[in-house]
Order: sequence, then C-alpha cells, then structure tokens
Amino acid sequence: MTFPEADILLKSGECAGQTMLDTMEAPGHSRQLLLQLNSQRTKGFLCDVIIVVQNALFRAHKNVLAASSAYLKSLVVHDNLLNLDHDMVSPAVFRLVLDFIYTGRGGGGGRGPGAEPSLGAVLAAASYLQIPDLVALCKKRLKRHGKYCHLRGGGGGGGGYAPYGGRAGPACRHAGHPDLLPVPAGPRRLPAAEPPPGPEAAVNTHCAELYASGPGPAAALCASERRCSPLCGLDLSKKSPPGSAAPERPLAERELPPRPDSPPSAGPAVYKEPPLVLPPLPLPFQKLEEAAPPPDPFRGGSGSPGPEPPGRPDGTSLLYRWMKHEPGLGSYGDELGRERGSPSERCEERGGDAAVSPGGPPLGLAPPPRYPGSLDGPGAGGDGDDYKSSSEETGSSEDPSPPGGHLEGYPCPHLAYGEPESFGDNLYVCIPCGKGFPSSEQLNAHVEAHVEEEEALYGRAEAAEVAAGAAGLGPPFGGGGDKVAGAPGGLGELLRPYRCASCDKSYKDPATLRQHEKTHWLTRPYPCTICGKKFTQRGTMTRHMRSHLGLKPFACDACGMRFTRQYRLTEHMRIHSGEKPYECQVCGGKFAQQRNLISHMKMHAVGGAAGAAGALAGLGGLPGVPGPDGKGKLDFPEGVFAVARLTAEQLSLKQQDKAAAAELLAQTTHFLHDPKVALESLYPLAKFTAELGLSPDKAAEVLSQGAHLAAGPDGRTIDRFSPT
DNA sequence: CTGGGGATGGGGCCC
DNA sequence: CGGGCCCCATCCCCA
Repeated sequence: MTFPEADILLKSGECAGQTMLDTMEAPGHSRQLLLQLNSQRTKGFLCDVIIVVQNALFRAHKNVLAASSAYLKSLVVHDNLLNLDHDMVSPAVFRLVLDFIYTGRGGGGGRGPGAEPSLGAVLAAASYLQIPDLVALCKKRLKRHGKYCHLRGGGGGGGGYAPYGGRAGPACRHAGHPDLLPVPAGPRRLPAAEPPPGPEAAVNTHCAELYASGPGPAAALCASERRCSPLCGLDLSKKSPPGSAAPERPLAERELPPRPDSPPSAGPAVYKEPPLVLPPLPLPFQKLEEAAPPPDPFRGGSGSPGPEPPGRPDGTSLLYRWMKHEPGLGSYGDELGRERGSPSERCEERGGDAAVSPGGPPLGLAPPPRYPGSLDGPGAGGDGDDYKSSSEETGSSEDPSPPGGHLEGYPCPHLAYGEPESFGDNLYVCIPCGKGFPSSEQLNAHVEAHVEEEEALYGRAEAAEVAAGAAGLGPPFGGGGDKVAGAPGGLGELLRPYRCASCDKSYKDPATLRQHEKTHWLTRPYPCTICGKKFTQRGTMTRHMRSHLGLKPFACDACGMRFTRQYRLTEHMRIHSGEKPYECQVCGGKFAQQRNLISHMKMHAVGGAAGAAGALAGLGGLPGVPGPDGKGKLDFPEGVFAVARLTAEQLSLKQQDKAAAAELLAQTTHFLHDPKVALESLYPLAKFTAELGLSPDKAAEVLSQGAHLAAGPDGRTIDRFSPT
C-alpha cells in the first residue's frame, strides 16, 4: 500500500532535489517501517488512540490512521478515543481494515477462525473510512470475480451486513471532546434510545454480541446495534457530540458483489472474534473461579432457585469474555508497563500469562484499578481505597471478593487487538477458569456451561436478596443521607412516603426509592467495561468511564483546564474570580471550596471539642460562637449546646465517629460557663447523647461532668474558644 | 521534615 | 439522566 502523506514526503524530497538522501534510498525501508509499526500496534506500544467498534476495542497509532484514512484523520486530531459507527464498520471488518492499513495487504491473512467479513463489507467500510487504496483493492478483486449483488438487506452469503443500513451518513460516535468535531448525524446516545433497560440490557447484550453464536440477518445487527455495549453505547462526552466532519460518503448506494472467493462469512452481526485481548484476571479473582462455582456466600444461599429472570442486573454475563493470547511481549512492552504504573506487571504477577498483556494502556486510559487483594501496596491510591470504601459502604458482608462476590470481567484495561497466529492452539481463553480452547465455538460452548451455572446461582441469590430486603435484613449501608423518615404516620412519612425496606430512609418518589434501593444490592448493576468496577447508578458509571477515557467536556474559559464535571468547573472558576464564599467562623479563613473549609474545620476540631463546635458553627452560622475575629464569648449556652448537638450528630453519622461525638458532647459542658445554665443543659445533653446511640456511660459522663462543672468554683469563660 | 492550605480527582447518592 | 452536593483521598506548594 502507499501512504499518501508518505508519498508527499517523498515527493517533497524529490522536489528539494539534489540532496544526498536522494541517492541513499534504502529499498524496503517503508516496508520495514510498516512492519515495525504493525508490530508495535500488536503490542500496544505507543498506541495513542483507541477505536471502539461496537463492542470491540482496537488500539492503533494516530499517525498511521491519519496517513491512511482521511476520515480517521479528521477524528484522531482531536481525540484519543474514536467510536465508529458499526452500521458502517463492523468489528471484524475494521480488523481487516486495520490490518490493511498496517500491512498493505488485504484479505486478513486468515486470522482467527471463520468470521471473515465479505469483501463488500470491507469495500463499504473502506469507502466510509476513506481509504482509497483499500477501496481500489476491493474493487479490483470484485471485478475479478465479476459478481454483483445489492447490499441492501444485508445480502449475500453469511454476510448480513448492510454497510449503509439506511443511515443518513457516517456517524462516528465520537467520544472525545465532541465540541471540536462536527458530526452532522449528531450523537446517538444509544442507551438513551434504548428500551429500558435495566442494567441488564446494556450488559447482557454486550455479552450476547461477544458470544453471538450463530449467523443472523442484517436486522440482527440493527438490533444489536441498538443495544450496544456500554462502552460504545454510552455517550461519554458530556456535551452532545456535535458530530464529526463526516465526509460525504464517497461510495454512494451502489451494487456490491458478494464475495465468491471468501470463506463463509459469519458477517458482522455474528461477530465471533472480538479483538479484545483481555488479559487474565488478577490472581485472587482467578483463584475464586478456579474452584467449582460455589454458592455465592455474599448473597445468601438459602433461597430457592427461582425462575431465571430475563436478565440480571449485575451483568454477570459480562463475566465471560474471550481472551486471546497475544504474541509475547517485546521488551519494550514490559518497560512500558512498568513505566506506566505497571499494568502489565499486574497481569504478569498472576503468573504464566505475562504475554497476554500488550503493554500499558493507550493514551487517555487511566491506570488500571487496584483490585482488592491485588499485589498493590496499601498506599496504592484512590482506586484501591475506592474498593475498600465501597465495600465498607455496602456492608461488611460483601467482600472480600470483588464487588458482587464474583468477578465480572475485570478486564485488564489494556485491551488490544492481538495476533493469534503466532500462538499455540488454544487461543481462546475463558477468563473465569482460565481454560484455553482452539476455537471460539468451543469456548462458546464452554462459556455457556458457565452461564448456566451462573444463572442458577443468581436465581437463588436474587431470591435470597429480595427476601432479605423485604425482611429489612439489609445491613446498615452507607453513611449520611436522609434521616428524615420519621415515625410511621408522622410528617416525615407524609413528605417522603416511600420508605426503604432495608433501612429507614424515605423518599418523595418511588423512582428515587428504587435508585436508593440499589445501594443495598449486593451486586452493583453497572459495571465499568474497562476496569470492571461496578456502580449502583448508571450515571456514576458513565462518569467513571469518562475518567478512564480522559473525557473532560467542561473547559475553563480562563485557563483552558478541563473537567469531567460541571460542578468542578464551577468550583474551579472561583479560583479565577477570587471568590471565597466559605468562611471559617473560628479563624476567619476564607475558602473557595466548601470542602476545603470542611477540611479546615477538621483541623480546628483536632484542637478539641470547642474547635469542632466552633467549626460546625462556622458552617451553619449558629449563634453563640465567636465571630471571625475570634473574640466572641459564649453568651448563649444554648447556642453552644446547639452547636455541640449538630456536631455530634454529624460525627455520629459514622459509626467510627461516635466516640468523637460522645467526647464532644461531654466536653461541651465545659463551655457552659454559667453553671446554672450548664445544669439546665445537662439533661437534654445527656438525652441527646443517648439518642445518638452513644453509650449510657457516655451519657452518664456528660451528666457527671456537667454536675462537676456546675458545682465548680468558677464559671468558665470561653477563652479556650478563641483562636490561639 | 511537617503541617496547613489550595486544588483536583473520584465515588456515593439524592433531587 | 444530568445536576448538584457531599465525602474521601491525593498531590502540590509553601511557610
């Protein structure tokens, strides 16, 4: 093949004329270059762009894509993540296209069993992507065979691929900063257009596509396209992708011949060989799976195996992904892995399968998560903590396994398209159990066995879960939140009649209650397709995905900094405006962000209960506490008590802070400088201590301290309250 | 070296 | 589903 830009380069060199280099042309240089690039691609080395096609991810080099395809060129300029319309390009076709781009050879070279798309589909894709060389090649081959057929209806053979599928134009779902790239067709927010789904749709269909086992009609493609995988289906960009500079389709409706010489094609709708190279799971997970599928201990196994629901909200089918071994990693692959926080190390650590990891994640991908139980150190960072906190949040019953008690994918983020040729026979590996199979069909059959097991398991579990929920047996999940449920029949119930069966929280509408109830689910229904982390809300998962993909749609006009969330931008803008609306009532310090004020307050709190009280008062503007000048006196013991009460209430929201709350309440009595008032406050203080669920001992302590105070020789001033 | 503040990232969750 | 807010954690800078 030729690279147009390389040609230009060469020509310009010629124009420059009499350079020494003219006479030093190295034959085969371009070929060697291509070989190197392709080798690097297969290893993920220096890949700086991900192309998402349906449920397949490909990694490549922007420069190469830009040099080969005018269409891709227009996309890679702005983004590290391209989302191709799989109406136009199926994963299998794109794989061939990518092969061609990197090798100059068509026909795919017999990669993988079956599933080679039709020549017509390749031609259509090449046209769509504006790869003239490939278009010409396809045409040439088609001419040679001299057969034509209509593409419409998906036509021929095993194809079932309708390249233009009645769509108005190429609509690349462009997941980057969409505002930079006009896409006439507009965004297609697949899940939004989606039926309902519960979580299951996004997840299960994802799996269904991955494991589609039989040829399907073109309509199947449309159906599956509507239920795209979470990754390609989600509009991860915040703003609506305005669209790409979608080129006019160079190939208008036209007849395309079938592919007489091609092997029976499964067609894109039955894409069987996802180019995902999913490295094996972290060791702990795999160990979990190596055992015979046990009853999930985290879901209560006592339920009866009820009828299997049509889909599981937890996306267990995502469990089974295919993994193809890639050629052994080059040394630089390893280096890369280490340099990038060692994603490949993580993969290697689980032993034997180091070759699977194709190196680090592409640009734009966050480092892989720290899996619970992984070999990461304790200080590994946020993700690990997230898992921890997540489990804490959802109750101790959930872990130590990965969320949900089962590994759901947890695909290693460095997905890539690999080359199976250089591997042994068992290229298709079942991630949960690690067994290898020589063909996708065999793996498919194997996976089905897993699925049946899982379905039976989850049928029981769900029943148990529902029963537990109905019985109000849920653990005390989460912190904070609405505690206004009130007694049955009370005002709280009138205002918020929808009460959670698992906790006492209540809500104004059933939708919010449903949303809340998901926080009690032991299995979170929305898994991240990149790292496998699961979420209770789709929006949270989407937001999380944006962080993986580096999508920051909210830009600061002043400095250009970008954010994943509008709220962050709002916060950030205060830096430029100098606005500091949050003021510490203890020391007068001003802050642009409320959270920093809160953090600051904690610093005050460290100094003692008074600090805490004052700090909280600072937040709430309560009376009876010093003003910003710090010289105030506690003129209102009731105010101090109110402050203490609020502070203690805040602290008591968390189990671990109950002691601090108690301490605060006890110490509060010291600041009731009028012994008489102090005495009057003792009872409510002690009562509140008890209300908070603090120990009776602590309540007694409050009383005794207060009594001691009241009996003391001098009333106490609040000098201690003033900043030092 | 340490503590505090500024700033940011990510997750939970309610509206 | 997005917005908004809360929380926690982290990094960086500076005194």
